[in-house]
Amino acid sequence: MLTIRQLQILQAIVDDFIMFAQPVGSRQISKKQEITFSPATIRNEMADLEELGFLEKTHTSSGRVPSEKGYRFYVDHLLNPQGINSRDIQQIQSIFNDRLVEVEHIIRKSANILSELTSYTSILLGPDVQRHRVKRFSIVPLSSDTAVAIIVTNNGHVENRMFSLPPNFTASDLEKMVNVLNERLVGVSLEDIHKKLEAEVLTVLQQHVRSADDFIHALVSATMHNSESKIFYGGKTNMFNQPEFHDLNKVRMILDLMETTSQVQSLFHPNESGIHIRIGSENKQLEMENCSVITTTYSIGEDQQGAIAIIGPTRMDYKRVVALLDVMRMDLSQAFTKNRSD
Amino acid sequence: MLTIRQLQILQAIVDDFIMFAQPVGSRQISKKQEITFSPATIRNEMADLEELGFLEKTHTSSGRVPSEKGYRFYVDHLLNPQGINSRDIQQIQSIFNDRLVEVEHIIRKSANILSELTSYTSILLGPDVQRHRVKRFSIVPLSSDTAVAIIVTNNGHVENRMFSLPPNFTASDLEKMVNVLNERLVGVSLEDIHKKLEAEVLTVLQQHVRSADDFIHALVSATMHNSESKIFYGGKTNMFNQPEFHDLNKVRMILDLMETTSQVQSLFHPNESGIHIRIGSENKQLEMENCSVITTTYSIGEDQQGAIAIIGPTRMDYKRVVALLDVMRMDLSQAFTKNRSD
DNA sequence: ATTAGCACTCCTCTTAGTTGAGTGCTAACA
DNA sequence: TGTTAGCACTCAACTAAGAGGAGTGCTAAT
Repeated sequence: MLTIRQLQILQAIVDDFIMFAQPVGSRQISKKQEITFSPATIRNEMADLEELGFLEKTHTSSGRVPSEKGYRFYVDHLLNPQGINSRDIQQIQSIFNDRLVEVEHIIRKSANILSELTSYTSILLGPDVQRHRVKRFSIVPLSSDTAVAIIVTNNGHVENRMFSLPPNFTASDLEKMVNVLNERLVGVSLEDIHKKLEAEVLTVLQQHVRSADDFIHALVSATMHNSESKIFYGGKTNMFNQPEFHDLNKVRMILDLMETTSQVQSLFHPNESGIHIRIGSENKQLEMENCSVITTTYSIGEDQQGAIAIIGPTRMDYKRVVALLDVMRMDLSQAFTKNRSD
Repeated sequence: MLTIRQLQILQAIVDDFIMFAQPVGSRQISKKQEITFSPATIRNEMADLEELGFLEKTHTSSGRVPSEKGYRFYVDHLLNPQGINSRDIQQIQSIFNDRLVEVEHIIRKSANILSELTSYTSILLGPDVQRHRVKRFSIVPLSSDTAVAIIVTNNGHVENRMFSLPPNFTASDLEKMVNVLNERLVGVSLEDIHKKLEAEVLTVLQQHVRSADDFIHALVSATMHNSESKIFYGGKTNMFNQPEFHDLNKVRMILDLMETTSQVQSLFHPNESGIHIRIGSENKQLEMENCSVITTTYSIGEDQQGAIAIIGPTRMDYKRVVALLDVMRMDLSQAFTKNRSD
């Protein structure tokens, strides 16, 4: 167990390093307001903290730098919550000024503001479209052999896909089809559509329409690879500002990772509420070993969820980011729950 | 006017520099197959070419580097067209293997393959949605006060926007509305929709439906800021490979530029066919002073156009890129014209 | 238990010297 | 007269050595 003095010193070191990105020396710490001991005392404590694994040195005679374990401890025990600036709050609120209905627009704006306020990179996941429910299903024929299938969901999201019509498919066939589809599909969630189509709708349709088989199969394959939740980025190049990313290769790897949807998805903790922090190698991705990722979720309507991630160096301003995410998460949830309806 | 020997030497220097990114010395040139003169002779010619502004030195005793004027001359006069590798052609063809109908998917794939083949960054502009024509207009109410307007275009593109319904708007109002809108709007191009709405449709609707005014205005403002053509990127971080971009600031500026839709749009030459090359400061953007941009267009259906841009260092392999773009432009145009219909 | 003092470490910055690729010029040559 | 060999000169890039300084660990005094 750490003594109070050790806690105080560890906190001072981490805070200082987060601020200045320079190894912290005993003198530097001793000059702080809240510290009352001499550099020599601090040096002794530092040596102990290093032995315990909370601090590291870059070389024998350098100042100390927090280790990952140090950050972890800092985050778990020394992160007394902090209010944020009223100017920051105002900025966040400004997202909702336009009183726009479009979810996408609000999320995009949130991503930008978050990256501005933190000076890190932000990633926002939109609502999980898979869990939307069908509100209306329609098919618009484009030519004799192609048509567009359109699904409007309860949240106003529109999903559309082109597909091939079976030969000799008449307008009245199409009409019957759409009627049946609407009868059967309204209220079904997008992720369940193909099951429903194949199990139930197919048999019904076969009685009404020739070549229903081909039709349904075209439709199924069209709705199969449904789009995942959309991803919005803010401040993609913000990491260039951080001295730890003055290395092209690191930056490149992270930017590349962010282009890969699956990798980005795996940054998040779906279905876990609260704020999560992953420090350095706690991240599964090798590319992120110099980064910390702070994630949280926000709710959209009753049962939808979006997610937020902030990516920065391990020397991230955890206190500020956590505070900002907290506000942002609440505001988004509120805004989206107020305006939605089924 | 340059002598044949000067042309030969200029070409050799540019080729060499494009390949190795190192200032080219007289000895290096003299060793080439096609060069039969001694280093001393070449040095003399180099001095002349430098005086004429085609070459530059990085310092007094360095080899020569092409100037922008040098590249310009090279591109204009020394770029004898070159066939491309059958393996490359095969790769390009592979885009069309899936026999997919979706334009978007093909373009996305093209962007990736282009960036792979060139090892530069590619940007593809999808079809200009503004010029699509309305095929079907529909409105799906979500709740008592919001609805989604959906426009399907002749090319199967779907545009949708949420908007507020006027209070006390009945289902029958809505039905009438949609009927009138379809009567009047089918065949109108997206860019003309609001004109048409305000000029013609408004007066007609006012006779049928209460609060048509509010409705139309909501609709107009919803269709106003129509999405521009979608932008697809390939190999965004490819420039990290180029030695000239080992400078973080340059890379950052370019990446930032690519996040700004308006800036990206202005890289292109709309409505000009053929292949265009902009070298270094010929680009309007200051951020691009170290880059060359090669652009071209491809056709989608009868009157639609998409565009391609390749962004690389001024020391770009112009020959190869031009050849690749030529193939790509043809193939895309062909693929999109074959499968489309009105 | 705390702290002042001091020797020691090692990074960082500066300076000087060396190397080598490449030039420009001159004079010899075909 | 055009071409080329030879040579002195330039300058970036690398290496080595030395000075300066921030910071540590240890010891002994408080």
